[in-house]
Parts: sequence; structure tokens; C-alpha cells
Amino acid sequence: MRMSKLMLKTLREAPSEAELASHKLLLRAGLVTSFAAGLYAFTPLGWRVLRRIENIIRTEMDRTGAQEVRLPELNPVELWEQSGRAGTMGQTLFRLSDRKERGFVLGPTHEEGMSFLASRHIQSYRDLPVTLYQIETKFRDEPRPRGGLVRLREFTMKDAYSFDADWEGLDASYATAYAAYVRIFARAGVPVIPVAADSGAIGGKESQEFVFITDDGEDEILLCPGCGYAANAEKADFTPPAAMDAQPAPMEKVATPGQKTIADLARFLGAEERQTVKAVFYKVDGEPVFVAIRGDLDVNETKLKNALKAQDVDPMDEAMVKRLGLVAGSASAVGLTGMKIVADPSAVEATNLVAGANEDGFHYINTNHGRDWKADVVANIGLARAGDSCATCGAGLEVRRGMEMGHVFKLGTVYSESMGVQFLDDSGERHPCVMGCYGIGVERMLAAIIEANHDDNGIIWPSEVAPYDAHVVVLNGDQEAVAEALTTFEAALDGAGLSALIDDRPDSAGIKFKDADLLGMPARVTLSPRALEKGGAEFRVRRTAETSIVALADVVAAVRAANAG
RNA sequence: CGGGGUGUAGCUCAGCCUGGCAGAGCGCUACGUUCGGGACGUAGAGGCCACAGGUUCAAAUCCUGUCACCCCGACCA
Repeated sequence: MRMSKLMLKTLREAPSEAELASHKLLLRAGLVTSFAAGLYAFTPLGWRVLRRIENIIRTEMDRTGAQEVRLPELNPVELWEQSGRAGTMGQTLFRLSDRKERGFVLGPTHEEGMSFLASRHIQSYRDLPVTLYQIETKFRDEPRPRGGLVRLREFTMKDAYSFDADWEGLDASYATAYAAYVRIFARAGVPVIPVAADSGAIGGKESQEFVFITDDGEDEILLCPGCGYAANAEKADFTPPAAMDAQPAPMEKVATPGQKTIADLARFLGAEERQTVKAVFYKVDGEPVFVAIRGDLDVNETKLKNALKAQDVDPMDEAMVKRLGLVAGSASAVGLTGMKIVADPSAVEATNLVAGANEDGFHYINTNHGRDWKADVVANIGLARAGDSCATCGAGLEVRRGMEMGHVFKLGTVYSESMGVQFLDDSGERHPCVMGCYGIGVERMLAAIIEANHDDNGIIWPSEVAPYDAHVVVLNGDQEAVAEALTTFEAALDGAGLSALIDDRPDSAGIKFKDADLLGMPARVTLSPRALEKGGAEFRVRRTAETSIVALADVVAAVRAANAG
């Protein structure tokens, strides 16, 4: 490709809307153009990269025996009503209707669609197992798109779905997909770690995310330096600090004027935070829920949601707090009626805790579960934090930020039941298929590739995703010797099956070198009178900046070597 | 949905406080000189100052509203 013909404009400065390194470089290198929040166009160069990422994914999925298919992006809303997710995905769905007022959604994911497709083709256990996948556009009305390509409203996803006869079969399909993911991320140059993730109220016994660790990530990840345990914060297990040991004492009401927060209250009473009970009010699927947890711990809303098998968990709004007569800052479950009480074991097992007296300015001391109050539900709903003890080995957990690149998930029979994906076993009995699903965000991967592979001068493409194998800088191309060298070299590259971006623009050398660094092809070849005088072409490896003069006959081999490394 | 920030040329930004001809650098076009790390000169093109309303003789500037974009939080009172 001749740069003089390429629709590409690089920028010396990044547009002010960009904050992430990848976002800045995507815009500076002219790979994408923003249309609106979370919506981007890809330019010829950017599109080449995206296609190369897709091809890595496609190759690795095909290698596992997964079969590529294509579903419509426009889905009849009935599919979503059948699974029940028209309601639960709620505001995330882009909805529209046709001229006859039939309702449709733009697919945000395709469990329903793929189940529908499978249900039309799977009849017998002889048809199993099968894994189907596609690489296509998803639409999600995200509350907050961000970070350039990190969170989009329209994006490309590779989504795969496995169908097995039983859980053992699913375990095998899952392991196969997992192994493919490891290879995909390695080839694309994104360092990821697998972490345990929440599998949600829809069931399933296992779910893992492939996370790229970066300070700019959206997710909080807990890592154990002792045993290697890694989990998303919404899922992470931990062992809370031990409770204070004490014999139950009589409950007493004490004045605590102005003490609203746990920290203030503990200081005021000369107690430790773990000697108090924290009260948190939630609205769970519209119903009020009172949550009690030991004062030194925090509530993990995802765990709460799972414990209650709920769809929506929100902080209680002020109107409801008022209507129920809850006293913020002095609330507790003691004497509380009229709503469900959920407690973390930490609040149930500890003795003589300080709790609110449900009267402004007063608290009780020495409250004990069972005697002074009783929880309707006791469940682990604590949020793991940095420094908490690993539930497995006891070491102190570390917290890092991370970007979710891919997710593998043992779904079970949730969708096969609702969508009717069934098969007959060898005794003629009908069963729902056991499903798994496996997703990768392609644009987000592109962002992560750049986050993980750049320097102050620009992008450093891993060779498997680079838009071209070589960047050829031509200086004084009007001189016969240079023009001749270019012709010869181009033919040689072509013969070797290597691609090149040839900078034949009449601009100054400085501009061309800066652009070559910014655009980040693995190898740079400079054809110029000066280099020819020295005996060939100047060859430079983008990643190491290692520079040398290479005889023209050997440049193709050098390009190949740079792309192999 | 809440909080914060920003909207002026393709990009980065000044001008706004204190109302009075629409600005700079980069980029773009033409010509010339340069020619190995974002060269220089000359001459140009390019604007609904986000949008709407208001105040005023006069609004990019002051007031009100709306929209868009970016960041933080989606939470323990």
C-alpha cells in the first residue's frame, strides 16, 4: 500500500476527549473516528488490524472444532420474552419496531438466538456435542461508554455457545474453549490472567474472566500472592478479621449524639469497628431489604443479589427510607419489623455488638443475634478488600484494576430449558442440553493490545495483528537508484508473501520517521541514497529500536525475522 | 441516575473576568528554497464561536434553558 494513496491522517496531538493511552494513540494514528459516545468508524488501517484480530480468533476457534455461524443482529423481541430477559436486560436493549409494529431488539448478546438456531438442528444425543460461534456486532445501550474502544455501544463480539448432553460434556467443552482463549490472547499480545467471576442469579457452576491487568481497568480484581487465587471483586471469597471474643452481656441503650458513621461511632464509644453492626438499606426487586453486616466490613451487592436470587439490587431511595421510618445513622434490626432482614455471618456470630437504637442520637451496646434480633436470611455477603485474608491460604489479598477481555461461562440448562433446546438420549428420553457460553470483545482487545504494546513514540504492534509487516520509508524516491531499489524490494516482499506500507509521500524525513514510529509496524525499512551508499537499506526493529544496514538481498529475511520475533 | 469538567477552524488552544472587526500554532492548497527524526519563506482556503431564548445600540463574551463530549461514582446514610 502506498501511503500517498492511503486515506490516513495522523495527528501530532491527541484530541482532548482522549485520556487513555490506547484512545489517544488510536486517534493520533488515525485508526478510528468517533461518531458519538461509544460509536466509532474504522479507517482502512484500523480495519485491517481489527480483521487480523478476528482472524486469530477465528483460526483458534476453528482449531477446536467450533463451527462458525451467523445470526441476525435484528432479533424478534419474542425471543427475549421467551427467555425472560426482555425485562431483566431492560434498559440495555436497543428496541425498535417494524412498519407493522412488530417489536425487535438489536442483539446485545445471543444466548437466545443461538439457542433458537440450535433447537432447530439438535434432536438426538448423536448430534452432540456441538459448539457454535460467530463474530458479529452487538448493540448495548450502555449507561456510560468510555475509554475509546474500551466500552462501546456498538461493538464486535466473538460469542460461542456449546451444547452438551451432560455436565461432564460441558466440562470438556469449557476446557477446550478455555485453552483456545489462552492461545488467542497470547497470539494477539494481550497479557491476561484468568480470574473467578460471578455467575449471577441465572445459575451455572463456574465462570471465569480473562482479565488484562491495568490501572485503567474498570473492574476490581483480588489477587492472592500466596496461592494464586484470583477473583473479580464481586465474586471474591475471603476470611473476615476475627470477631472480638466476649460473653453475652445485657443490652443497654446509650446516647450517641451526632454519631452517624461507623468510624465516628466506634471512636465515640471507644470500641473497635468490628464491635459494631452496620445497617444498610436496599431496594431489592422493589421490596425493602434491611442488611446487617459487621461494622468493619462492606456489603457486596452482587453476593447479596445472588443470595436473594434477585434481579435488581439498588440502594433504598429516600422516600422509602422515610416511609418505613428508618433512622439513618442509628438503624438496626433490633425491634425492626415490616421488612426482610438479611445478615452476613459476621453480624450473627459476633457477640456484644453496638447497633442503632432506631432513634436519632441513640445506639444499643451489647446486642446479640438470636436474643435481640433475628435475621430472615444469613448469607455471605461481605465484600473482599485489599489486605483481607485469602479464604484458601490466609495470605493478604491484593487489589488490582483490570479490563475484562473474555468470559467463559458454564450456563447449564437455563436457556436450553426456556428456549427448548432438547435432545433424545439413547433410551428415548428428552433432556435439555447443557450449555456453555464464551465471549471475547474484539474492539476492547484492540484497545488492550495498544495499552500493552506502546511507548512514548507510538504503537508497537505485535506482529500477528500489525496492519502491515513492514513500513518502508522512501527518501529521495525521485533518484533512480532509490526508485530501482524500491521496485526490487517490493517485488521481493510480494514474492515472500509479506505486506508493506510504503511511505512514498514527498514529506520530510522527520515526518516519515515520526509516522513510522506512531503507526508501529514491527519492521521499518528505509530506502535512501545514504543507506544505499552504506551498502543497502536501513533496517530498524520498532520494538527494540535496533538499527542496522542490511544488504538489499537480505532485507526480506530481516522483515520476516522481525515479524517472527 | 448523581457529581465534576469541557464545547471557538481538521487538531491543540487563546480571546470570555472588564460586551465593540473572529485569533495563534499545527494541519490543508499553490509556488519557491530545503531534504535522515514532526524544515523555511511568500500567498491563500477554511468559522452557525454547540444550540435556543433573553438582556443590550451592540453578545464568542452577560443571563436562562437545552444538547453533546470527557472523567468519577454507580453503594453502606
